[in-house]
Amino acid sequence: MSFSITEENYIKAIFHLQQGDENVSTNELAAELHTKAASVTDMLKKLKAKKLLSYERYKGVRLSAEGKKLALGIVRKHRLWEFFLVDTLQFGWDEVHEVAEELEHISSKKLVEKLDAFLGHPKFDPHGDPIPDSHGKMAVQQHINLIDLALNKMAEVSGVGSQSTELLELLKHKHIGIGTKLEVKRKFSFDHSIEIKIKNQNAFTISQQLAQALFVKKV
Amino acid sequence: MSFSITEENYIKAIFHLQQGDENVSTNELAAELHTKAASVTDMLKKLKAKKLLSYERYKGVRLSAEGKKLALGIVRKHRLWEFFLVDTLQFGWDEVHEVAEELEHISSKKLVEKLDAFLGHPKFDPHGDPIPDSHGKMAVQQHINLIDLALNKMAEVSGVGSQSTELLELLKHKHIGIGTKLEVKRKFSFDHSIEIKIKNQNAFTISQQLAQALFVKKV
DNA sequence: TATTATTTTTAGATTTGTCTAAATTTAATT
DNA sequence: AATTAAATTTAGACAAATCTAAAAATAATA
Repeated sequence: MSFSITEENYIKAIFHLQQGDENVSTNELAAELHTKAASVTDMLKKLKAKKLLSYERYKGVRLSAEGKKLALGIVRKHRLWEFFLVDTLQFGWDEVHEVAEELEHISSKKLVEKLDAFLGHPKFDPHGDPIPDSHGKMAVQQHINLIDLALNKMAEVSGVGSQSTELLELLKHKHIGIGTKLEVKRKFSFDHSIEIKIKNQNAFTISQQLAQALFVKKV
Repeated sequence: MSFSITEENYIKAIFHLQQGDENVSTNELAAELHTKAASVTDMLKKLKAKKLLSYERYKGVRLSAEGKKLALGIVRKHRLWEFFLVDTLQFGWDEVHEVAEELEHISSKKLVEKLDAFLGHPKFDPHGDPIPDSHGKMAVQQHINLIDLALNKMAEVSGVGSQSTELLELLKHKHIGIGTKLEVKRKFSFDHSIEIKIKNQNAFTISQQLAQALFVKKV
């Protein structure tokens, strides 16, 4: 069975919103998709008839196994294309999302598999989000280099690049350790230094060398 | 202004059908697009209102300068993506058309230009058709190797790979010369021999070596 | 618990692109 | 030139996805 772009966008939105264990509400979906609650209700009835989700009126919605499989396929395409745009075509990591929103609806199964192989079966997209494999499985969120962390995304320090005393001395002085929660506020291309903000402290800049020695995971 | 996928497909179809100097008829378009004449009439009124073409009822249709520009942009995307699929992703040249039909509607200008640069600004797609540049200009049809000619496309021999007496002896024996019109009917992957058909003659096979020594242009 | 307030659904209308069937125009033929 | 044939357009209807306004169900609060 094949699905319209609109249907795919509903499925993807539900997938992203149902991370918790509660059902996704009509209003949440309407907000996410920039549409009205009445439109959402209509579409949910249609997608229920196609067995992509379970839905009882006034009770919210949840994807079926079928729906989840479809969602993972779309997410896979989205993230593979993002990787391609940044890695192969030299796009900036911050300008690929809208393009990938279009590319994720290209239907060819063969294209996805060939693209995946060409890219070397990447496990994470340029934002550090995991790319589902052809069976829908994805790696657990990897530690990413602090230098690659997107702006304004809360992350937690999870590893250091070396155990040298010089590095640890510097980290101690700056009160940074494993488990420290921080966000990157700015990136300076001149010297690749970055400005970070730790909760309850003022923002401050750290050097490229230091940023590259720190690994974080998103929280 | 932006256009729907359906609108783009109409514009592209008109572009391909108006190569002669006559207007394109409603029925021709209906056949090309696998739709009905009544639907075509409706759409032509709409595209006329958008100034993409000139249309008077019962008189057929012709693209405006605007429409031609749009068509060339779509053709450019189609052929660049075909080149990408064959050259980068190792698709067979005969399995890329349908995928490119989808990819040609991806709107990002930047994507097209980056893709073009990544591919090295190719002048011809895998079928030998010229790729319009970003200004809509395309090279004159290049002579392509007979081995690369698509199946069932009428072409005319326009050059030979060498002037060796051995080659010319063989060509004379087979009654092939510059200007001979032929089509490729089959390709055999075992030895890369191909079966060709010359007007008013029975089809016969020629070797890979001979096919590679012949250049043709589409007619 | 009764009464608001919020959320969600229904009813009816709109737009895009399509269709069939009937009417109209152009082309072909006697 | 009159008539038949072919091509094209109009009229009216339909499915997909959306909207607004009103009704119904659930949640919150006095």
